Amino acid sequence: MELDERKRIILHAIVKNYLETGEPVGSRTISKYTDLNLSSATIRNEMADLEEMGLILQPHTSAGRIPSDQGYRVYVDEMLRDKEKEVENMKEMLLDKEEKLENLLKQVAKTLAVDTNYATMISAPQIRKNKLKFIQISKVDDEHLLATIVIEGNVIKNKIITVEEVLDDATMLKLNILLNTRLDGLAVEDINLGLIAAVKQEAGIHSEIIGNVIDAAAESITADEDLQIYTSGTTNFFKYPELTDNAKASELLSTFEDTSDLSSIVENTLSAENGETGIQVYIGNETPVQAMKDCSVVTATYELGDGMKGTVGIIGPKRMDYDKVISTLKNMRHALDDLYKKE
Amino acid sequence: MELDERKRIILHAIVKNYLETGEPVGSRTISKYTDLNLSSATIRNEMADLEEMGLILQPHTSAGRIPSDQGYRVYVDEMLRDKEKEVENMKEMLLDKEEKLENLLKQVAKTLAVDTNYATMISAPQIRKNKLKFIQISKVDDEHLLATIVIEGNVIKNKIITVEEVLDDATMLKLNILLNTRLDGLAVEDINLGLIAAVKQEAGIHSEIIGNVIDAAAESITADEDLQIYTSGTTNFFKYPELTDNAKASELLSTFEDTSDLSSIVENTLSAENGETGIQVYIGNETPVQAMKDCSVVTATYELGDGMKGTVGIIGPKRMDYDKVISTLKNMRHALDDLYKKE
DNA sequence: GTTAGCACTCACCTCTTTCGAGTGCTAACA
DNA sequence: TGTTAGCACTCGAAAGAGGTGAGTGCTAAC
Repeated sequence: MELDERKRIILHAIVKNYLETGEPVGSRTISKYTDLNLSSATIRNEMADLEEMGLILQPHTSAGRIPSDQGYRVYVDEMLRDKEKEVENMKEMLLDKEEKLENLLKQVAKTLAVDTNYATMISAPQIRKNKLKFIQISKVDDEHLLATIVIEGNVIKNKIITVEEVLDDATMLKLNILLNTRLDGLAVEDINLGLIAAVKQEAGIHSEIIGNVIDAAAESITADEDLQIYTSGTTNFFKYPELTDNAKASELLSTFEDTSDLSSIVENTLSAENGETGIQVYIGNETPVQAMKDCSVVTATYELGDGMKGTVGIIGPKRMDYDKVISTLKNMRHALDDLYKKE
Repeated sequence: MELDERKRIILHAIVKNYLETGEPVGSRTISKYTDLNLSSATIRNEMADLEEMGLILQPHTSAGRIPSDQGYRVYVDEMLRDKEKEVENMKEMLLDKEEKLENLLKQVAKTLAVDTNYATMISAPQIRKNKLKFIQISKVDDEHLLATIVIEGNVIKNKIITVEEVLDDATMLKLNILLNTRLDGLAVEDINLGLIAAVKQEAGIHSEIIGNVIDAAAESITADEDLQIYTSGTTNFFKYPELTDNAKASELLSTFEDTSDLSSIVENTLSAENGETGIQVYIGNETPVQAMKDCSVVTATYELGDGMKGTVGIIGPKRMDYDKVISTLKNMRHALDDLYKKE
């Protein structure tokens, strides 16, 4: 059977109505809701067809219809094909930019949650192929050295190193020159055991300290194995009864306490080819997280300048307001882009 | 009326039984549960007395009794007076200590949550009266300087400063000496406008850079106005039906999304004189957070060596297993203490 | 192809009944 | 005087019984 124009309009009306009310939609409602001027009986016939096609379904015999996952999919695909929405001024939200990335991300998550009334998540940008830009050790006091490591993108790492012996200024200078000449500009794959041994040998009696510093440096440019993810608005789930009948709420919220489930969403999003819009929609069972099978997840990748890519996600009921969510995410992307360009 | 020995035993039995079952406790249950060898009728008489004293109450006429807030209080006070429990090996949990304080705290919160089956929170230690220990600027590249600031307790702060002009090594050295001689060991209240002006003047044409560095330093040693608080196990609430009937769950979980409510608990705990045990118990309406009026909150202060004090809290139903929670918290305190001493 | 009409279904609400755990009170007992 | 057995009573929870209404599928007529 084919999804002709009239069926499409009816499906659209069913989805839209269900998004608003959360209740199954009956034929009479559609008959009035659309301007097709068809009686409820005709609509019923069409609905029977749509059901046969797997686009809508009945929760029970004498109830109206609700969209199936596949029905949502048709609706969402249609929407994604739609013209670009104009970029609004979400930027302003971020303009009093926090100096720390962490705070910026938390702010984004919160803003989105408040804006959309859904739960949100954002992953810190994953830094790949990092190179050392600057490395230095300083004497904090007699027993402690401070290793400062700057990597591309001006990300800074520090490590305190405890030393037995007191180092004089000349030695410090020598070690610093050694570190910078030998390690500057290296990526993680360049730092191999051979190099480490060579540098250590050059350092002579201070090889242990140098070993510590190199370890710290290597650790810094290795991608964080535990991806930082911030969430917000998880209590918004309680606004949608279909997600919060007892056990479900618990299960759903649990996935937000631990990053492991969320990071599977991040991975999925980053690995998928998602065209120029950068938006991806997972409906029901399409989500990588089992506990979210009654939800929809809309994700977007964002990029902070030099190749640091992260993922923003909005998680809500399947009957989420896709239109709004998608345009909100687009705005956020643009805002983050602009924000970084100003630097 | 006086709380004689027999009444105390009965009260104890009622509380204990209620903690386990979550159901109102009847006289017959107590008659069997205790080894007083009293009939249910006698127990009923005693229970009537206890109710009159405000220690227990009936949810409705023909139900058993549940402890009132005051009843819990008697029970808990008795328990706090009890002998010190032996310190168990929670330490081991923390032994693979994360280098970052943040990760350690998250780990503590999680461990406690898993251990107790309640929600937990932990505040990052509040650092008071900070002094600068070490301050330095380094040239990352021609346009960027890196200011590194170490404050007491070996907490490290960094700030990237963008400069117009390229600074030569001699200038860098000069500025560094200036910074360290003038600012070393200063507390926040020592850094006043007069000092800043004096140092800036000494810096000559580079006063702007110095100004930036001093700003960064001042910011670093000022106590974080937004207290960091980590939580875990919030979904444990769902294990206690009395806390999760619909609206309550949402309200309760909301308080965990925002730190403002939680920080009032931290403040309360830190400001209270809580004796040598360092443990504090808030029952029902005693908690500083209205949304937790059906909960009990058990807090402990911990100290990481040099005066850095923070607060751990466990939030659960009023019928929480006080015995276990209190001893678990004590263990955690000891573990944290020991952990720091090893440094 | 569209529509009106009609019998049918079934979740949901309300009202009633039943059930049982638990109580308070009284009278008897040690 | 303290303890106990017995009994009538209370009231929430669970189970059952109608009633209601939104919505359906089917059929026959337009």
